[in-house]
Amino acid sequence: MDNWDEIRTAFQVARLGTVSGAADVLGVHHATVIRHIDALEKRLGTKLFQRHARGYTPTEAGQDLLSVAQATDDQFIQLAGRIKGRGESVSGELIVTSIAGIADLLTPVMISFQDKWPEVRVRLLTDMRIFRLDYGEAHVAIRAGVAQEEQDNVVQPLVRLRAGLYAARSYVDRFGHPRSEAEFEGHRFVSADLATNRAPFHRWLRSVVQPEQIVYAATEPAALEQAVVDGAGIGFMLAFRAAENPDLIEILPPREDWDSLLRLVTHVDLHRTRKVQAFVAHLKEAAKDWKLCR
Amino acid sequence: MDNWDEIRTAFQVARLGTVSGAADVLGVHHATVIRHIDALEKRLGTKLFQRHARGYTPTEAGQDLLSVAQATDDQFIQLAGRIKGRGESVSGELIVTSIAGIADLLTPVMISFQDKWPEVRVRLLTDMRIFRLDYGEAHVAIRAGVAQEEQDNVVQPLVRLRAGLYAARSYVDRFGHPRSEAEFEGHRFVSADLATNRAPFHRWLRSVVQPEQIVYAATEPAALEQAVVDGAGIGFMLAFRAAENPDLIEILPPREDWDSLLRLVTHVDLHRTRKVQAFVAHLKEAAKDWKLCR
DNA sequence: GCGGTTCTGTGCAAGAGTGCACGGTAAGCG
DNA sequence: CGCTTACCGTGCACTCTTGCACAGAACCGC
Repeated sequence: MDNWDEIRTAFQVARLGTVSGAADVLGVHHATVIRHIDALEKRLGTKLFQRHARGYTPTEAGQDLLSVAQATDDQFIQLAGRIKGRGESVSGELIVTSIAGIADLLTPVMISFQDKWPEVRVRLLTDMRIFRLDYGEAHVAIRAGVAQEEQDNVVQPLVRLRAGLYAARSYVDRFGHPRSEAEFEGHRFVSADLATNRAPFHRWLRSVVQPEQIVYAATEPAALEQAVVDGAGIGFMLAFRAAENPDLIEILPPREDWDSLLRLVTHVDLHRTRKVQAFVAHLKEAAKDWKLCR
Repeated sequence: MDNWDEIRTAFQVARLGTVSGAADVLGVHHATVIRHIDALEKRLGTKLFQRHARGYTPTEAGQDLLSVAQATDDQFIQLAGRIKGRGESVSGELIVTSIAGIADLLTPVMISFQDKWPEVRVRLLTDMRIFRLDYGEAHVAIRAGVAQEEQDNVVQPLVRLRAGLYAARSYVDRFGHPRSEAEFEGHRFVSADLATNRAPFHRWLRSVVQPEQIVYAATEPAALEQAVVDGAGIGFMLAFRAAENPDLIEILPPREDWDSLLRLVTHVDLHRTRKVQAFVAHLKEAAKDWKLCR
């Protein structure tokens, strides 16, 4: 049963009873309608209509087709309504992927978004691997590091994420407080593997200390921060998070090149949809209140 | 939602995940598939697929379309099966229309036909007006009189229906027995209105007797025969029916030009179907046993 | 009875849709 | 790392579908 258009043509003929009427509704010439019917009947090997000068009367087969195609037509109309509406409505799934470090900042944003648009189901994915927007794995991505995006991704800056070099009070009490890079010798550091984390401050750290000074390494950012808090060594933490802990001491004053620029990335196809636009606006609004630079 | 073929194309792409695969299944070039998708998305104003080098991944809208179109595809396959099968199977309705005079002969034929093919529902229509085969009002018609058929009707002779001129014994006892047309004067006759009955014997009767000799006229053949039996006058009856009644006397010997040639008429579109063929064969077989010429 | 109207049916020309070819990209594999 | 494979995307030439015009047939109302 190939060529659904011919079924659609036959449907209108069966519904209206005349070739001319069907041609009007379908917006084609009546000759086209006749040819569609002829082709369909030839392929089915059965007459769908009794032809006479007053029009076309459906046979039993034609009546069967009529009822089936009527249901199909209804289904398609509803489908079109849903699809067109979906572009304009804020509903369905909204998948956001972000770097692990700010998942706790994002969570209240997503909860309030879901609260605002009850018909959406939100999902926040934080994984080491980069989710691919062009495979439809996520609607919105929050990424850091150098902008190395595929084409068809629309990128916009979100926030500047300040990082600072901290140590626990227990560490300073034991090993002292270096006042510049020159005094780093003999100190212990906490850092991520370069292979798994390309944050600018980690790159900087790797370049100014000896590899053997790094006494603790992990892939998970939360694990690294915990190591600093526990006094394992000097390491980078996000400034806003360090500020919450009075037990942490800032080792060096902040530098601009330690900052991470967070980017908001969406696929161009989804970027235009109202749902994504709504979330992007919501996120930007929330981000205004973030105190990320202390 | 016009152009159902594009939906069908999108359906295959959503199902298979690649343009090439869909093109193979659909038997078209992959460029055509791409163009269908593009056109459909443009019309809907929404992306149905995420495009990437490994293929097309359906968006939410695409998945919605997939499930709807899958149901449609199933429906159409079933429909095609029914329609193709219907041409070959003996089922559904079978509508037969015939002249009123032989309805009692036809009834057992139709009952045995329904007995042979339990899936058919038979209907026998006997009405004064001529049912139009080309309007799909009946599958098979049994007609008499001059062959004045529309084109596209296939006509085959069925039986010769003998009619004779009879009177009741009570009539003969009272008015005598005319031995030829010459002795018709002063006799009473029973006949149909010429307007409603064009049977050859009625035409003949009208031509040989005076209008005022016709003392009883009716439109219903059964009423006319009853009038003859009751002695109202001399009139025509079907020979096989008169033979059943010993109280009837044949006034004149039978003449060939009184005979009606019954024709079996079907519309060319329906003539080829197995159901109609089965009934035509069944009817002809039954007609062999009819003793219509006494 | 006879134009007027409303259908269907068909030859012919124009145009839209299709196939083909080639180019480009991404993923898998040894 | 380079080769192979399997995709997608697009300009161009062509085929096939479509639209048009006209013919024909049936029915309706005056």
